[in-house]
Amino acid sequence: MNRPTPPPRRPTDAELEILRVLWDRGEATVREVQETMKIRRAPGYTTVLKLLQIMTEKGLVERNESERAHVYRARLERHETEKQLVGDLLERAFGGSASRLVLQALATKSASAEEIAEIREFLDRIPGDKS
Amino acid sequence: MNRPTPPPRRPTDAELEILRVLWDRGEATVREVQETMKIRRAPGYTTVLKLLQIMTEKGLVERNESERAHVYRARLERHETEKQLVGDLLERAFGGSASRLVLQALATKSASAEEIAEIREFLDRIPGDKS
DNA sequence: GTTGATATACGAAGAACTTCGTACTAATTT
DNA sequence: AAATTAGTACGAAGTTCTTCGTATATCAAC
Repeated sequence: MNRPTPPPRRPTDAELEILRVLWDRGEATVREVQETMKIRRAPGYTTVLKLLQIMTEKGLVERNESERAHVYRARLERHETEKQLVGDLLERAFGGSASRLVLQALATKSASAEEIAEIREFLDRIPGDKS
Repeated sequence: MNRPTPPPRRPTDAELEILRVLWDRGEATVREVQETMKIRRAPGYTTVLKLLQIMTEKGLVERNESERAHVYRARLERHETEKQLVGDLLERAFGGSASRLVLQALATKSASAEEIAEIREFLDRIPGDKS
């Protein structure tokens, strides 16, 4: 009674949590990941292990098994995944309008002066958009 | 063996799909929603009905039952939900840095000249950030 | 070498999502 | 009024996510 589910376009919440640790540290063992996760209710050791195993199957991370404690790394750069997530939200909620997303983001949380300057710079560098 | 799940911070994919229809139309019956959903594989009528029933329970939508075909409306404005979604992504993936999200969004999909002008205006209107 | 600590592997359970079938009810048509 | 049409309600199935317990292997230390 069910349709097949298409492959997910984005990492899940728990996966993203782990990826952030890996991006910060470069690489890490299960224990290091688990101890670094500082979300309110950090999951137990075997939970993190299981997640990393699944993420390995999915190709989200890769692991070095040469040591007894396997060492994990993110397969995609932080930048790549962020792009994926933003693109996904852009389509799902904003109908592809980047500016609406941007304005919403700026309204949601105020940026610092430096950040604003950075954004201005970026806008200036956008190739003279036609029409 | 399971921890209780905290209340979700955002509508699900299917729910968002439906909300977008409701925002566009203002209000709609199940059939209208179902026929308007133009995603690749639009779900069947009873699926949309079920989702709308669940969304009613969750408080995402409200319905007018005075007619035989109930009429649904979104409880939150599009703007509010977008804010929620952006805020969620901001925290989950960007550690609260709005500028990084903004730059990523701009890099993901180029904005038109008008949109860029709009963003500049917004930046100008941000209260003189100190320091 | 037995014990204790620490690692991976695996299975399973509960929740949430999405899907749709079936049952039932109300209106409309013939 | 019987039959067709169009609606809601409800239950259940299949999938994914997240969680953790238990089993098992490995290394170190006594």
